[in-house]
Amino acid sequence: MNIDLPTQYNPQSVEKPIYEKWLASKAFHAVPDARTNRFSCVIPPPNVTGALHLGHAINGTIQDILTRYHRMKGDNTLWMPGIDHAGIATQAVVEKTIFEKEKKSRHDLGREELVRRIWEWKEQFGARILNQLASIGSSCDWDRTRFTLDDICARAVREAFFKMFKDGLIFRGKRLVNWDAQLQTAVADDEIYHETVKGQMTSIKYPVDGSPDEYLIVATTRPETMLGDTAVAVHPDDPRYTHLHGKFVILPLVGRRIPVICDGLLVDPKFGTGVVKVTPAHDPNDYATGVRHNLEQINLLTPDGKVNENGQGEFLGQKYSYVGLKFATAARKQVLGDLETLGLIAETKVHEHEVGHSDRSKTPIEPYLSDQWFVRMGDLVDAAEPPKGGTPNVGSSAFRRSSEEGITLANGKRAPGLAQAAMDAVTDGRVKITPERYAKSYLDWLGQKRDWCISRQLWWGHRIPVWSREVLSSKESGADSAPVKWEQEFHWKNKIAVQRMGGVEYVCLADSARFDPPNEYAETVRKLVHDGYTQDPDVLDTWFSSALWPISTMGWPANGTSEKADDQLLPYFYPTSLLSTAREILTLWVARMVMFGLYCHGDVPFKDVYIHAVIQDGEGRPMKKSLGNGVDPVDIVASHGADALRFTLASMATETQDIRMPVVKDQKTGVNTSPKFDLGRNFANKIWNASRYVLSNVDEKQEAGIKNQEVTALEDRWILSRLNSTIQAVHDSINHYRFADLAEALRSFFWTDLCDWYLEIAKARIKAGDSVVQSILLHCLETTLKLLHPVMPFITEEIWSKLPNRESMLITAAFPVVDAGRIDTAAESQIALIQSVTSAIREIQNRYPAAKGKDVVLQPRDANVQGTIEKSRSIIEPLAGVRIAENSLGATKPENAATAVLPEVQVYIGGVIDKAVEMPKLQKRRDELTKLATSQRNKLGNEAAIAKVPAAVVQGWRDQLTKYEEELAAIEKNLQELGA
RNA sequence: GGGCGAUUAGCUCAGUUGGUUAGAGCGCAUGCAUGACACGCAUGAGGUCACAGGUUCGAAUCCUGUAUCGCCCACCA
Repeated sequence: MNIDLPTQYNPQSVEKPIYEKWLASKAFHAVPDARTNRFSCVIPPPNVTGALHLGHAINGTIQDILTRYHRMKGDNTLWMPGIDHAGIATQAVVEKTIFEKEKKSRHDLGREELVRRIWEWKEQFGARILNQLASIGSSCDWDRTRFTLDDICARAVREAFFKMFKDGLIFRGKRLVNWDAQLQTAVADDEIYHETVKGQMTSIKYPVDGSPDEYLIVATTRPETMLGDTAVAVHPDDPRYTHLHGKFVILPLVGRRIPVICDGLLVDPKFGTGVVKVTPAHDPNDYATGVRHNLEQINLLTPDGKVNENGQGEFLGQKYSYVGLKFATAARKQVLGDLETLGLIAETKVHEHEVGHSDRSKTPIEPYLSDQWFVRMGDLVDAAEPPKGGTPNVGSSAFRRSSEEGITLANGKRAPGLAQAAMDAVTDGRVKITPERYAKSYLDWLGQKRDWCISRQLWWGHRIPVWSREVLSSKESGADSAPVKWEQEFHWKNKIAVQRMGGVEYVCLADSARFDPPNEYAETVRKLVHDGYTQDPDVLDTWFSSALWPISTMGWPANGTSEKADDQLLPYFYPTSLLSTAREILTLWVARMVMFGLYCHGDVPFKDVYIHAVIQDGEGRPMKKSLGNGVDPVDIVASHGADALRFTLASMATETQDIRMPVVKDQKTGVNTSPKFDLGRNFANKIWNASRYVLSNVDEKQEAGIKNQEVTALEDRWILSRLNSTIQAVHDSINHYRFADLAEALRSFFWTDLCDWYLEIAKARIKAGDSVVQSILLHCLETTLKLLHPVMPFITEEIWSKLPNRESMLITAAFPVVDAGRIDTAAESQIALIQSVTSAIREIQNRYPAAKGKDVVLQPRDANVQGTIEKSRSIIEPLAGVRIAENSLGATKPENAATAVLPEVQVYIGGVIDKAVEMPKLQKRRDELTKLATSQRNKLGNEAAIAKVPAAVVQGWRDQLTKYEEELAAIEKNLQELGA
């Protein structure tokens, strides 16, 4: 064929047009049809503010490999794409931008305006990361792209919230949140970073009530929190304090009389003085202690981080007040000063400790007691039983349920609770996690059954669909002391649910789609507002909508009830086949999807979970912006091409939890890169050139199919055998998520077997225009392009389009299946012999440049070997560039011959020897063999031991020993001839 | 503190239930402009499998311990 291709593959000119061809062909778009073989997965939706990083790239590569593989196999294949609104992260980014440009805070703009601006921002930048995913070749069904805040997802969120509210799985509770006093918002745990701060540990003397001059000494790094102490705790078994059990101390500065309590969980008697101050409202451990002992919780903070009216009192006849002072700074100073004056400071030590800081405002966070919404994770049983895992949430531990235990899943089955339902799905194998060890993290985390705080004090997100009104003052209802009680529930036409908790009535509205006529929803809201109800200002934790992602993107709660194709997605593609993600969100996300899938829709969201490794830099550090050690996949696409990026990432995707990627700065561009990507680029280039060679040497009308009778030549039988082994390996490695094995199988077949050996062997026939070789070449090329396509889609599609008689696209071509009849072990062992003889000759030629072109004498071990070699002269001779002068059992060694001793044959090239080179080499080999043979003999000589070893293994050892001995004898002979 | 993982060639990693002389790519060394490819071809040199014990006829592989590194979770008043 007359073909005009550049000698180097240029991904930049190929990738874009190819991608557009795929889009135009609608190959990515999945529509439910009659097929029962299906493959589906949902993308872990990237953050809308995000940019592609290597984590996305490796995960995208993995998902795309599977998606393309299944599509080619003929499965109805859906890869559902989308973006996450990412609550706080997005709001913070936009707020920051607005502040930088306009010097306005969100309070200046107001809620509506800020949300409008974030949407505007989303419209402008939201598609960036999806475009970047497309640039690495991701074959997502872009027509179905979802956003966690779009109407379809919002409907699912409100539906799920309503259902849980109605079932008593959502409740109001107090909880310590991480309070960012600067932004005046609660901050999620994972948005906190810790910084080591040099602080001091102060020991304070608390006078014992009714025992003059006796003090309990407590140590603290947060002296200002003492204003909120409601107890001091000692260990119940600590003999030093037994006499104080049941006694009280007087809280300095405040004058409050607080009890000495015994608590074995909080107090470590060996630490410090063995006495701990207890501040339930400002410390998580103390909070849990407070719940255990029914202690008063005194909040000292105003939302902007100052001391509130609780921060005052009277001690020893003197009034003290800290109201209005900044809590952790001014108030602390003042408290310490006053204690000093009173002589109540026993000791001050420098103490380094970790202080949580808000990632957004970079200011220290404060534990802050506030009302929040929770999803109940634990088993629903009578509250007389203590909650599992000692969860400290008020609402949880006091939750009562009078009628029945457990919850009902959407399939009608019962489960003890949400967490347990999700645990069972993994323990009984409905969800399989790969690598298996991660199942343990999943189960451990869920096993704690900690209630999930789902409210966030933000404006960007799904607003909580609850309106509330106080029906009794908290005093009247006794809410402060009595456990929160679930009083009442009713629904009205299944769209309104009401709960009363702590004297407040909460009205939850279902999604507006449930209301009829359409304006009934707005009408209901208007009525609620008129009656004095206000909508909860908070929004839901981002993970709430993420937890619904597999069902919401497929249209839940619509479930095949209408004829519309989109309503058929859920029954057709759910449960999805696979979820591929990073281990860090196994709990936050994966566990919650399983819960919600079971609870809302009655089935697990995916059958398989694959956890990919995390890419680190060459020193084993995580890639971080602050370290400047990150590699940007977009840069790699520009420098090496998307296929090179994908191939390299696949080849690094082993089952370990971390993979290291040495990072270097590119001298020309100043951009971070890694020599690892050269591997992919070089391979792409190899594919390009081999294809170029094949295409320029086949007839335009050449058919790729092979007819049985044509395949007679050894090398032809061999390459087809290798090809079919490779097909098998490709199926196996993809199905077991072994992507590094996949890449290696592809590389070694294409590069070593096909290019280095087959093409070289076949060159003479190729030049001669042999049509059998042409059809085999085409067959191999066509098949390997298919095998390679899932990993390297662009270059393979491009070459595919150059094949003769090619009209359809590779992306939808049928994936190769193994033809077991082509596996030919005889051909494989014969070619292996040819390869080792050829290499041996080349080795001699390398050792003795003078040997080049000189005749070779071969002395085979037996007639069998002799015959194989004899038949393969025409292969060996051109490959090694020699003439085989003799090949016989009785061959005599030429004068001054250089020697290569193989197990099957001795290779001689005469007239070139240099004793100084030859002797040490032979001696070294002799010593090696002597050692090996001796140990082998010893092994076989131990008769008592041999009796226990399987006969086949023993026979293997004997054969091995024979080989050693034969080779050793040959070496000895050669040494003798050299006069050693 | 709890859990998980890693430690194999200079580097990055394979090594599937214990059983031929532990492999690959990169890098290195030597040679090569050979009608596909120098992003290439050929050849070679590199390993006490972290350390110490144990089980076994036999251990990179199983067990125990130690060291170093990393991750996740919980946190030291």
